[in-house]
Amino acid sequence: MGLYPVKNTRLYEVVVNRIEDMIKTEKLKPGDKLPSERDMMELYNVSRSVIREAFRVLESKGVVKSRPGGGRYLATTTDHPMEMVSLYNIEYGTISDFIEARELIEADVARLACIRAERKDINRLKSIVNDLIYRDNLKLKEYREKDKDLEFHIALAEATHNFMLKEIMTIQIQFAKNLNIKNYINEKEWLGLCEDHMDILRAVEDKNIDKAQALIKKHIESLKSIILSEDISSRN
Amino acid sequence: MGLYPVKNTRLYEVVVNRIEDMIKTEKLKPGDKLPSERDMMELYNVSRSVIREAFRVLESKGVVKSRPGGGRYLATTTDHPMEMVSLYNIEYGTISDFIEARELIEADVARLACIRAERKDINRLKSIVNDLIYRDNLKLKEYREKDKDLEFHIALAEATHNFMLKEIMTIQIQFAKNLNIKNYINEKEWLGLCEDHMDILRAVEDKNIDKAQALIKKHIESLKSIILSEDISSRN
DNA sequence: TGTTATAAGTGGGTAGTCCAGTTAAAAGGA
DNA sequence: TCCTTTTAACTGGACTACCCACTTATAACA
Repeated sequence: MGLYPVKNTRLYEVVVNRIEDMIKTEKLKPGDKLPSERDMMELYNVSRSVIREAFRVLESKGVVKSRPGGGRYLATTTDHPMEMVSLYNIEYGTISDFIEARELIEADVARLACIRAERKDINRLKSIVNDLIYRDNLKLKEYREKDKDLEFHIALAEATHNFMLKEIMTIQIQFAKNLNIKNYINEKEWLGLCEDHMDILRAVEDKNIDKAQALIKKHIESLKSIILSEDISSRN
Repeated sequence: MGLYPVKNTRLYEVVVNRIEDMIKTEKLKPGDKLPSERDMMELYNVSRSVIREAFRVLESKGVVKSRPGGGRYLATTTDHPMEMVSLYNIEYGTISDFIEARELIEADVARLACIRAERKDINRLKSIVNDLIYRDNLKLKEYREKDKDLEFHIALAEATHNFMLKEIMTIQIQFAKNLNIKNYINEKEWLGLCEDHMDILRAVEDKNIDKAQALIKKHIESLKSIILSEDISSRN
């Protein structure tokens, strides 16, 4: 018997996801009044307590504000930037801010990774890169769906042996996933970005700081120009 | 009547705080089994649903794992680094990692702030600095208690007009608060750090990038040496 | 028309129940 | 005595029904 059969999804999680989806698809907008608990329990066919649990976690994230007697309202973007912005699709500047931040931080990460990466870090990076490079089309499609390429960046941050940097990177990557940035990238471009990882890895392995930084910078520049220069509607 | 009387603390929040406090004070350690819902409702004198709501938010934060039929367990540090590490007091390297990350990021923040800060950003920074500089002892003590000095750094990040950088800074500052870093700093040292802010502000106002970066770096170096060099037990 | 009662609605919280899975203790067999 | 099996207690997941204080919109009144 498995020691970790913990994967049972709870009902409240389903409700949370549904609500967050409605925010993502802009069926709910900042400041909007949400349906009452009583209405929601009918809508989702769950008990009131499940609805309340769902709202507790949204509340603690700062996504929703509850006014006793007065209903619940979707927070505004200024109430809690991170959680909110990541739910709303692409406002002006959002992505360019994201990329700018990554450019700055990842350069530092690359430098520290060159200095501090150990054998096991390098091996982990290698296995991630190989997973993506030598794969048939079917697997590749699956990996792309799962944003498996982004793991490289987290592993790189891990190689700095600084938990804070890893945490910051994780947050950024999570943000990229929520934003569905891959929708802006076609298959060929995506493969190109994956191949960049190999070069970066080599530079880190050689402890060539300048090269690693240059490559990371180029990598993110590519990402930037792919996302920002092209017309979204003409893709995918 | 106020439009925002939202400050009613909810019971579940109290429970969440109590549990997090127990983690901070190491009455609860990673992997520990928590009391059952039934026991907890007696302990805190609230209904079972309040306990469950509290656990839902801890669960969604990754601090607690629930096993239906098997009880609840405190997560380990690896399960969700940020949330966990910030609850446990000072492990080896935690603080130095934190400071290293801040050093890197804040240098970039200072640079961008110099370039992009507008009048209103400068004014906000000024009001924060003034609040701390020209104050009687009583007020100062209160401000220190509330970590009011740290607002400067968030406002500085805000001056970059990059929401992601502000978010990252906010996370770091929140982390510093949770860690109670001020306990390692005596009053004189704290005042010194506050005064640094004034100089940094001036450099930003003058758009003197090199100076701003140098000052921020010095500021964080001071912080570092205060915290890491001294014997904790001999202070405060 | 403008104010004031009034009723409906809302989130906050409690209590009690049922269920399926886990866990540990008691019973049984070797 | 030791190991297996059965049983009973416990645990989290979920539901239902109820009460409260506060908000809000409606209706009654001046």
